[in-house]
Amino acid sequence: MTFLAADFFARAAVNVARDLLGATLRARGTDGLWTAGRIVETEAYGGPDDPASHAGRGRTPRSEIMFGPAGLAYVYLIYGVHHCLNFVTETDGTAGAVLIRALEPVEGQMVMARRRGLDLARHRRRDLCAGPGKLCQAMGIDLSWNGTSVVADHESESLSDLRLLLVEAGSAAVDWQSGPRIGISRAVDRPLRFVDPASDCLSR
DNA sequence: GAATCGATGATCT
DNA sequence: GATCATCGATTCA
Repeated sequence: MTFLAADFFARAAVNVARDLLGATLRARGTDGLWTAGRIVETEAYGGPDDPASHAGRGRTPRSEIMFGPAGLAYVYLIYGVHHCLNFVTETDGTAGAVLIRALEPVEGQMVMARRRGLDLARHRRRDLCAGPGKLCQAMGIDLSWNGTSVVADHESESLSDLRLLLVEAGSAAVDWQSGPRIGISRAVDRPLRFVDPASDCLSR
């Protein structure tokens, strides 16, 4: 089992977004419970050259983390209700991030269903993580996860903080497709959304 | 199945 | 005070 390291994330967001398809995201929530899912949908966001990005108007208190070291989790709240999980990309000083939009659940589906308030007997597996807000709720990720590293030396981390985020490399290359990003009003024409078209767990 | 619409809060102007 | 990288409930079919 190979976990993705800092050099994987320290590249252009477009490439990281594409290569993340097929990788497996694992999270241990503050309740100590593990969930995992295969990444099937991502979006790339850039720096000041990308008006749809939170870093599109330069450094602000919120976007500052996007200019920081690669491999950090950037979590924010959207529409006052939903959390979105991103991974910081690019090198220190250059802004970039990849939004994780959808997962195929592979572990802890009962935990996911409970966190989502769903009954697995009545709902489909794709209802668990098919959307950025849904996957955060299913994995127990909220604003307090902002700044958590996915590439840290987890051996040496404090046991007092249970939260843990890992990305396991995919076993095979994914036959991906790209298209326009979802839910944005600027730079709508850029094909920076990446999906695994073979998955039945995509958003929308 | 598709279309519509309201909720709700952090962030920035 | 406006914006927003969303979701679920509701409605119509």
